[in-house]
Order: sequence, then C-alpha cells, then structure tokens
Amino acid sequence: MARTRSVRGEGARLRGELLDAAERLLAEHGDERSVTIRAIVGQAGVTPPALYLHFPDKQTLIREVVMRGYDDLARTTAAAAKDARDAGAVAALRAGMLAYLGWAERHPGRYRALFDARRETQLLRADGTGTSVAFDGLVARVAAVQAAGAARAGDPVRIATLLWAAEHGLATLRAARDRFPWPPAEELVDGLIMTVVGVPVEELPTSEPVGREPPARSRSSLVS
Amino acid sequence: MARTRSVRGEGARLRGELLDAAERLLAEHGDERSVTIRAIVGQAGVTPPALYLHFPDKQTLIREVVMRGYDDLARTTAAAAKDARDAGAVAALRAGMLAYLGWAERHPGRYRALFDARRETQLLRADGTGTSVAFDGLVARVAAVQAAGAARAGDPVRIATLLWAAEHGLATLRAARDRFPWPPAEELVDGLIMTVVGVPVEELPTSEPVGREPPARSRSSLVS
DNA sequence: ACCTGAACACCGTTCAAGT
DNA sequence: ACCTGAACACCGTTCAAGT
Repeated sequence: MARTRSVRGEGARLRGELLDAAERLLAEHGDERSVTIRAIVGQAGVTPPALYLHFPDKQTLIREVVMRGYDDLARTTAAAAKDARDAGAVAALRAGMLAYLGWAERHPGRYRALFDARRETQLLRADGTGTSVAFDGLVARVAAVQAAGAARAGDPVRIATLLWAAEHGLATLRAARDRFPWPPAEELVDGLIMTVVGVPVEELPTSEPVGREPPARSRSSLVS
Repeated sequence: MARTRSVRGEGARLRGELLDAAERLLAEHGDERSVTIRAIVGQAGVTPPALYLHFPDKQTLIREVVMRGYDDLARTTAAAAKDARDAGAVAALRAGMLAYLGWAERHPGRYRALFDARRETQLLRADGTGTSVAFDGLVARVAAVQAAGAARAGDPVRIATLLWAAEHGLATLRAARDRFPWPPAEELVDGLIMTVVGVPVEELPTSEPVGREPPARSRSSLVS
C-alpha cells in the first residue's frame, strides 16, 4: 500500500523482502501451510503476481528459506561447539548437540521445514556439500573426542549417524509430544554421549544451566 | 456415480468407506496435502457435503485415520517382538525395533501423519493410555533385556526414550534424506542396542536377512 | 523493468433443498 | 435419515495490461 514503487534494479530488494516475509511467517506460525503467497506479498506491500517476477513458484521460494535455515542451524551449532572447545572435546560435542536441540526448540516451524520429506528434490547446494555441513561438524567433534582418548573406538561416521538420528528424533518428538514426560535436554544429550559415544561418566562436564533450572534427576539414572 | 443410495442405518457404512479412502490416499501419495475432501468423497462415490454428515471436519477424519495407523504400528512391532521371544529378550527387542523401521519404510505417508506436530490437540485415546502403547511395549522389552542380565542397569524408561528418539529419527531421516549413505537397518539397530542398551556384542543374535542382502560392513565398526 | 487487475482451477465448508 | 447443487471465502498461478 504505502510501498514506494521500485526503480530500475530495485527488483532485487523486493526479492529479499519476500524471503524475509516468508521466513517471518514460518517462524511465527510454525506451520508451512500458513505461509501463503498472499500472506507473503501482503507483508511486502505488493500483489501476488509480483512474486512470480522473482521466483518461478512457491516451492522455490520456500526452498531458499530452508537453505537459510540450514546455514543458521549449522552456524549456531558450530559456534556453540567452538565456544566450549576450551573445556575439552567432550564439552564441545555436548555444546553442539545442546545448541542443535535449542535451535529446534526456538524455531519449530523452521526446523520442521528443514526435514520436510515432501520436498521432491533433495536439498543440496550447487557445490554438492549441501546440507551435510552440520553433519560433517558432528563427525569431526566425535572424532575429536576419540582422539582425546575419551571414547570407545569405532567409525566416527557411524557414531555420528546414530547421534544425529537421536537428536533429530528428540527435536521432532519433543515438539510433537508435549505431554510426554521429557527429561531435560542436558540429561538426554549426556545419556547419548555416555552410551553411543562411550564416554565414561567422569569425563562429562557438569551442567551449567543457562537460564534453566538444573536437572531434577541425576543423570546417573542411565548409567549405573 | 454408480453408488447405490444408502437406506436407513447405512450411514455408518459410508463413514467406514470414507476412512478407508482417506487411508488409501495417504498411503498412495505419501502426502497429507493430497488427501483432499474431494478426492476422498470421489472414491466413495458421493459429493463433498456427504462427508460432513459423518465427520465434523477434515481434521477429525484424519485424526481417526492416524489412530488406525497407531494401532497398526503397535500391533506390528508387538507381533514381531513376540515371534522373536523364543530367541531371547535381546532378539525380541531387536525384532521390535526392526519392525518399527520396516513399518515406517513401507508406510511413509502414514508414518509422517502419526507425528505431524501441526495437529493441535495431542492424539490420546479417551482412556488416556493413548499413543504410548507402542512406547510401553518398548519399555517392557528393554526391562526384559535387563532382567535377563544382558544389559547395563539404568532406568528402562530413560533408555527406551533414547531408543524411541533414535528409531524415530532414523525412520524420518531415511525418508527425507535418500542421498545419505545409510547403513542397513540391522546395523543401525544393533548399534543402538549395543550402546544405548549396553548389550555386549556376543549377546546379539546374528542377522537373518529377510529378503535383504546381509550387511556389507561388519557391525563391529561401532564397538571395538 | 517492474508491477497490477482480473481471471482460472482448485480447496474446505455451509446451507437450502430434494427423496 | 441421508444425500445433492450451488455457493462462500480461500488458495497457487497465469495473462493481459499499465507505467
């Protein structure tokens, strides 16, 4: 409505605004279905056909939003792991996994969109490295724990695969089953690190709850 | 079109036919979005308003289809575990987990619908036991492995929670990431049983591939 | 070069009417 | 008691037209 008409070469600005609007709608509603063309263009102050000057269809726009989500998630987990590296390889692995669960909890709609199996083509980058950036970081952190001698031996890729499946399962199930008596994320992650990675209990850094109360039950409930 | 008009009390028959049609569409397309009212009623040979005589809205119908899916999944895993019980508690746990992954692979659309977080109200039965029937079975099988002395001690509910998250993560990720180099399901499940449940390698039953080639890599790649 | 108005075939749902 | 015909407000997308 109050949008000033774009002049030459300003089309790229609208393109970015449309992506921002779609991301905002996805974050607010947590549901890809409510991210409609009309809602997106409404936020940008244009009419529906204007969107098709910048994207061939809705699917392509959503795919670009999802790509941004991957970048954000990968950056967030990598940054958390890096910040904890001074406390050791186990602490870095732990921090990365907690950051992963935290991101999924803060951005449920965006996280869901990342793993929507209905998207026909796989979401891979042009350079082929694609969506596995976050996974590669996880593999590296597992290998670092092994190199530090704190874990059992074994293929770090295989171990990271199980960790990824478990943290993805936790991320989605905690969102889909809010009546289930979920233990705190720290306990779940510690359980995975102790068992799947094979880190003895004494190697685990003590919980430093960041704005959360400490675990109600001791984590020794998993390993005796 | 060729549908013969229902006489007194035959409304219940249409109700069942609508549920069957919705389940069929969900299974065929693997996408809840293509299960439209018009597609459902078309398969039953009636017009859209007829559906509203039996269901208040689409959401309620889908919810009932999802309930059937829960029953089927729970029955399938329980039956597989029971069949393997003669081979021991570990074999029963393993068979149940493999049956879970197998059901999810054979029914991707239905499995997705089971854990769709967009459903506002939690899917629980009137009796309150609800969707946790399958989970309770998993807890029992973990406890049986512990009782047989084959696993580490620890809260079986906590262990089952991690197993459930991992198998759910594997089920959804294998469907969403078909370019990822997934190891065979048997290897993944064995890895989880060895590490999360803490079963020593020699306790594991040897793979009896049912219509699948044996694992390419030895499962010892996880545990040294 | 960039955007709009009007229309298309869809969707879930409702409501009056038919038998 | 059970179902239909016609309509409502939506949706993604297209196409001619405006500046």
